[in-house]
Amino acid sequence: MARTQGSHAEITGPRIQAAAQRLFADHGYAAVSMRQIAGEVGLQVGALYNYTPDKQALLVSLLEGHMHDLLDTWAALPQTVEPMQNLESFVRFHIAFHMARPQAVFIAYMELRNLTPDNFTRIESLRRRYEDALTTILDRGRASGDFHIDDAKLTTFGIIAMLTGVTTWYRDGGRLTPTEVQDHYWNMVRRAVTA
Amino acid sequence: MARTQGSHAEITGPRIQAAAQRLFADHGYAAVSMRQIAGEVGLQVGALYNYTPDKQALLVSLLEGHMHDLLDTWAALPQTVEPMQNLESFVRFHIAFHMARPQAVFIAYMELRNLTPDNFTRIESLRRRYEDALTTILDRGRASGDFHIDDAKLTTFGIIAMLTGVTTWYRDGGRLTPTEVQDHYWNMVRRAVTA
DNA sequence: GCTTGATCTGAACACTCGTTCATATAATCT
DNA sequence: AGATTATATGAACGAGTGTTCAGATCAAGC
Repeated sequence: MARTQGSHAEITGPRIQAAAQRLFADHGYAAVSMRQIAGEVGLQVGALYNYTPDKQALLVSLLEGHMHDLLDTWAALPQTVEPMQNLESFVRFHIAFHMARPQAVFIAYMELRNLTPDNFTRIESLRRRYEDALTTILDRGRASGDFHIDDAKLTTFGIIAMLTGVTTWYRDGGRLTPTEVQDHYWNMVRRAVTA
Repeated sequence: MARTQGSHAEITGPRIQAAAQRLFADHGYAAVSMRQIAGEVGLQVGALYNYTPDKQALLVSLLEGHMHDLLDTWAALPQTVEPMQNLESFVRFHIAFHMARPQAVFIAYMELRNLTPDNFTRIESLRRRYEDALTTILDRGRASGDFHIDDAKLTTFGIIAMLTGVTTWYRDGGRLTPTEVQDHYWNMVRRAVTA
């Protein structure tokens, strides 16, 4: 048998992913070479192909990991049926999750066009599933009379775009604490969906 | 003297810009080659360098043109001192302007990282000038008591992110007319800034 | 009709790209 | 100790990169 302990594959693999994530976020998928990624990890190019069949798979794995992380983390949170509370927890979760992973978020929103069509479809369906979670909350709140909204789908797009925008300006140690940011955005969202 | 009429430079120049804009928007700056751009226009690569010193200048020219277009078009609109009306016209303008130029908008938000530091600084200052226009409206409305907002800067980011997001889903001939889209977004923004 | 000069071609330059593979290294098992 | 095999090297492949430039093309001015 081959060695199962002492092998550095379990260390090298994640290190490659981390290096790819950082470089893709900073310079863009197309602008980053496999040699740059290898150099970052301290390997020669060829060694990367023990961990990924090609460059595209490296990107897909990052995107898919991020989207599943997003969906699973949200699904694991305790859910309320009370629409206003449910929306508030979605807003606070979305901001907190995105603030904590600026690189993954950046890649997930920027590099979709570098995916092959079938990979694009798979990632896109994961994103739609997440959007549907919010739309469902909005629909329930409208049905219960808690929310006054014209169009649940358009409101979903509006809210998510607004919240995700936090990653374009938020920096750790800035003027506002994460909780303060959540408070302000929740104020805006709450008022936007109530008359 | 050389010919000043009959020259196709005035035609070729804009055609190169248009081809670059379309290709950059579709595949990203780094993924597009000068040969692709030339091919789109029906030229050989070398001819491009009669119109741009290098690839980077092509991108900068697109970004700078877009930002000046944005600032100038807004400045040319009749302005009101009445905060609510002023904000409404900003919202409607922003949506209409961005819906009409999805490619330019996409590039302006995606390709900043492909700029050299000094080019980035120049483009970024133009963007800040635009954001300041909205912040000023919000500040005036807060001073007059028309708006109830926690933080004018954060509200600016929130509104602009929400409105710009329209380009990610809006398609000509879709379910909603441009005016309906404006109406819905204005409803959300209006409520978000009033108690 | 000849010169001028803007415009374009086609080839070349020096690199970099993603990917492959024979070979080397070293840790684990028998 | 020797065999096994996961992991890594280093060189090579063909193709594509941005940019340059001598020379061709051709419309306008004299």
